[in-house]
Amino acid sequence: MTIEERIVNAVQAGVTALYSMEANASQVQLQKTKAEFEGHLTVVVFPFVKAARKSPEQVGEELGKYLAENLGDVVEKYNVVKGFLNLVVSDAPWVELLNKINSDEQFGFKPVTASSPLVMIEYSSPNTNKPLHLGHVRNNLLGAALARIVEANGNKVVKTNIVNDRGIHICKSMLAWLKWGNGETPESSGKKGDHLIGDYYVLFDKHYKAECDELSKQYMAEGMDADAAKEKAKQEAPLIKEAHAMLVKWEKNDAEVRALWRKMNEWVYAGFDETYKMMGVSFDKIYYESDTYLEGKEKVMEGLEKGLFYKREDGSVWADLTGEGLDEKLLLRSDGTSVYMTQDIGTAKLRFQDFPIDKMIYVVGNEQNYHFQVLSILLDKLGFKWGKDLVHFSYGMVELPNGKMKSREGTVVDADDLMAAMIEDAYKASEDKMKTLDMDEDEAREVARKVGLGALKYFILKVDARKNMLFNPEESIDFNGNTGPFIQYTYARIQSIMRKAKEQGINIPESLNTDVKISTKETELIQKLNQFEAAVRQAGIDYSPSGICNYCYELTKQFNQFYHDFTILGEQNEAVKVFRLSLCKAVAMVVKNGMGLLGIEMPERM
RNA sequence: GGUCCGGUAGCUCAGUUGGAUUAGAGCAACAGCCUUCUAAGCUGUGGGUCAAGGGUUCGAAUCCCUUCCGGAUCACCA
Repeated sequence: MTIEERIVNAVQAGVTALYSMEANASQVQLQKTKAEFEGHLTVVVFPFVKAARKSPEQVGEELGKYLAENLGDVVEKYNVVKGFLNLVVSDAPWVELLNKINSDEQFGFKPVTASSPLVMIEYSSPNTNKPLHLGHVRNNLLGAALARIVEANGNKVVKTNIVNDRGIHICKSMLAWLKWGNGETPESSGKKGDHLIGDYYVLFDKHYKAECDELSKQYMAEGMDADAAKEKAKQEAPLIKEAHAMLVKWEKNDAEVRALWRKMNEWVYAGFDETYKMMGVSFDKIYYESDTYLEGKEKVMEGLEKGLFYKREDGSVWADLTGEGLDEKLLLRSDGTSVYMTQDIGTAKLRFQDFPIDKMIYVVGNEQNYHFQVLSILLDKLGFKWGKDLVHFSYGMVELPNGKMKSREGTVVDADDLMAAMIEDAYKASEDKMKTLDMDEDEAREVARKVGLGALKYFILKVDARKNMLFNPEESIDFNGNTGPFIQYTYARIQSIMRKAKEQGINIPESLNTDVKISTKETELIQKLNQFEAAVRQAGIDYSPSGICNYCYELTKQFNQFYHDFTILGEQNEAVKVFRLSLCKAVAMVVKNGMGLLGIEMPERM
């Protein structure tokens, strides 16, 4: 039983004995004592004053006395301020707690067993016509972190990715490549496949725009008003017509178009793989829209037969969700082709065939909140048991100082460029340091990679996911303050201490003696360490990687203050020295576990 | 217009199931600290009507209502 649990139990027993009040555990509010008061833990007595019919101060005194008498091995002394009962916990329980933390490499994680629920997490979901940008980075980092957090809470996790590999946007790139590409390949140009295809997508758009401008001028000369002319030009431009023709050919399985499509998609996948690898992101199962986009139709027809949906005169199929307070939603076009929603139903069907899913989490931007509200209802109606409480992990946009990212206006931050720049910055920022640490070039580059990516990941994950966030590329990302590198740096310093302790032949025993005299600062650190478990649980409930970030930062900051106030290796008292080293060890392990959940690697030196 | 989500220091953000006369970090500014376990660090100063108003109660940044501002969404686009 933990210290907290023992106190809570004792308080429950206390109010029953003193005031004949049955208090459940949630009524006993136990919190960390504020720094300006003496004590470790504080009991809030307000919930009991009514039953006691006494002043909060009186209740605090009585309860404090009761605890001191009945829980003497834990509560050393107490004091009462207003309605708050501050408890000073004796040393031995803290040492026991530290021993417990240090005895478990997987501290804070729940084991996954055969009977654990299976949670599928979908994230990334790229289009194959352009490279990944900063928005995708947020998606990928959130998705991957979430997968680890959910797993750390004792669930089986399947990470999945649905690749949008078909549609008009792909045809645009293909057409541009045919027209102006001269057979350029990733090998011949030295470009990454996804960037190569992205370039042709942009090229298409440039030519298309030029055609539109010219055409709309022509229409206006013929007497059309400006808006109508623009609209018509968009549809009548030869390039878009050609792209549409290509899409039709693709749907009809035209051998030539399909071969080109496959070839170009392969280039893109090779490019994505590199980006994913650099980001440290992976998937257990990848679905392709070209395989799933027809699947949904069948399910929709099934629902139509069951009377869940209805057909309009023109042959289109709709779901009436006005009963749920939503609108009517199109599921099949009048020509029988599927829409976005139909595809997601189809993908759900395939996934459920492949895995016994208990819970589904979709990591998708908040612009699709409505879509997932509808999808949840539809999947539920269609009989998917996880449909009703599917989770749309909805995250906000990444904005730039001058507004949103727009790929056509060239105001995107490319994922590959960004990661490379971060790593380079980290390398430059630490060149002097690496010399003094006597690192060779390889190690220096490896450290820079961990630090640069750590900075980027932490920067993105520390912000509450559902909020829009601002990214300023010029100012780039700081390596000081509340950042990934700050935490990594602290870790590296602890590792350095541990190495030196080893050189000096100091052994840290598995289990410390409980008769060490320890200071308040030290107990505060142990308390903080012990909160890791709660932080992981909470993150699993809220789906909040940012909660883990905050925890890691607070722990690290606290350790840094400790580090400057205390000597560790220079400590004269051998027992205290060993105790502090043991504390260092625990901090390092917990920080590494926490940052590991975020996908951030910890360098042993930096 | 309907629905959903945001609004906390000059800037970027925290703020646990409502808790402590003083709402926290980081950046930026200013002042200190490297003969001492890694200064990517530590200490201090300045900076706030928690968008506004009302309500609930021992107690509100947090819960409820109204208003204001910002964003998203409401397609036979994906």
